Amino acid sequence: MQCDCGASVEAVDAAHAEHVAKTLKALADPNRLRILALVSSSESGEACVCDLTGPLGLSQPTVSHHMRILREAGIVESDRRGKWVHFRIAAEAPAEVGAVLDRLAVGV
Amino acid sequence: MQCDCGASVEAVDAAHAEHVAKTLKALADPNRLRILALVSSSESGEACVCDLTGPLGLSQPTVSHHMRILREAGIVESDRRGKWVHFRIAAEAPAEVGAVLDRLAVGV
DNA sequence: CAGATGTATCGATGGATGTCAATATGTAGA
DNA sequence: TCTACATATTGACATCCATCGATACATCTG
Repeated sequence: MQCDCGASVEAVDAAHAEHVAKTLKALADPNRLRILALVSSSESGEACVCDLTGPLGLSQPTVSHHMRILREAGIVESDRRGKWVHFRIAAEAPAEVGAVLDRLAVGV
Repeated sequence: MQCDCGASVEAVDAAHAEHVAKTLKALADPNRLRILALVSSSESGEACVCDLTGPLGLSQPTVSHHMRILREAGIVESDRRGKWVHFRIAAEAPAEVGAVLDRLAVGV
């Protein structure tokens, strides 16, 4: 520590960093990003697992696994109606989600 | 595909999703988030590896490894001045970086 | 109740990733 | 040139993660 940059020892609480990282980890997968794009761009703003396997080229268990990760991160919320489980972007989704969806839509 | 959600087959290009995911992967590590917080909150807006190993409790090679990932993702840029390599948040850092830094600072 | 259909879970597997010790590279000063 | 110090790279290792097939669970319809 010889450099005089003035870096503080506790700029960010480790637990807090862990929490934010957990959200970002849930977003940091190309197929999960495509899932979010498909869900948010669908007419109803919702989609079921069986709607996603085709466009994504993934198996049903894999898509279900991704939905679980997104749900546990608070990024999507689900709602069972009959045989189908409808997923949509969560109302109280973390702040970064909006920024990521925008960038996905814009195509930058 | 029995559900009538109206999900389109090509909501987001796979290559584009891959690209955005790469940025998010670089951000999705608690120690890299702490690095960004330390760098951006330092007096000069810069920090060297040797400034970070102490606060993070990580070895010098590990911190150097993280800086490489952040640099290759375009999140930080580096500048060698004498023995030290100074890192700072890149001027043209991806859009999500700002949102993440804000959330880190706010402590939400 | 029995069959069909949508979803979730389990177990296995190949690949990616974070970490460190050892070592190499680069730079300043004696 | 030799030494000290900051950083980068390499190799090894343990762990996590995305994926799939098989299977269990849930719901609707005959």
